[in-house]
Amino acid sequence: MENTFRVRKGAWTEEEDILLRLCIQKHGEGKWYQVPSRAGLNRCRKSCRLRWLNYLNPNIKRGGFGEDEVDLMIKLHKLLGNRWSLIAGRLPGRTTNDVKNYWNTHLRKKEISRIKDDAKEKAQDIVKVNVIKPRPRTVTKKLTWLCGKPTIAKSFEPEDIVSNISPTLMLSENRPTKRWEGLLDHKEGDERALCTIIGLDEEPNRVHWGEKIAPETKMGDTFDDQDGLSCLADFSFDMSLWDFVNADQEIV
DNA sequence: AAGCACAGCAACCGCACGCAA
DNA sequence: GTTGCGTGCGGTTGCTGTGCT
Repeated sequence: MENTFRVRKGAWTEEEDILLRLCIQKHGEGKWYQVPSRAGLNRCRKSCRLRWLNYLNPNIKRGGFGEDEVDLMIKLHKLLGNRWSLIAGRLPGRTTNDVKNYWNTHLRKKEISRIKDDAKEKAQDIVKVNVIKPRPRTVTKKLTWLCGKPTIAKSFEPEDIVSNISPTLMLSENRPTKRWEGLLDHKEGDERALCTIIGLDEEPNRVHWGEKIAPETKMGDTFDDQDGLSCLADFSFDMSLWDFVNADQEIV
């Protein structure tokens, strides 16, 4: 049977853009499954969403990436890997696609050659470096640390992962590396950020906030399912995180 | 001017996740 | 516990512009 209603693919026309923009202005973002019919567009909902998020959204910053943005991107990538949405979340006005494209076209080659160079250097010149590292810990994926206390989390949003570390880390300084100072500050009463980041490398599966665990619980403790916490995915530190931190220590 | 190679970017595709029924 | 739906993410593709020969 002939399909008379095939969805359009490929580049968007100005007319389609206008229709989509009007639709979003009228009904707001979300409910993408309704957008094609509301807007009168012969496009699939995914295509509409993507067009809005990557191109039509007025919050999108156009133009090339600044030095500061690139620096932040590199550091975030070192920390987060290819989690473009998280990286983009820390770069105001930049979309996931922007970040991914920029990385793939501008930075990937540089990064690869840098890694190769590092490997060569390390092979030639093995120097003992005394690096202070916190002990690996065994905690659960569903836990985070708040004021020195393990806390079962609720409604954890990925965007919070970095923003909650410290408000001063991400935005202020003129020197880009400074943003990352304190990332692993391991102070009494300020352990939440550290653990949150650790969890990140383990695919945090939505951490939950709010329900407190017994106050005597300590770092390194594990929990069992008897409490109904169902948490016991032990994990240890990802070494890449330490590479990241070490790199910064060298710079500072 | 024409042909080619490459880079940059927009868009598509497949998959995974959360949630409700 | 299972299924279906809606949504978001990351990898990949393919078109277009630009520079070089």
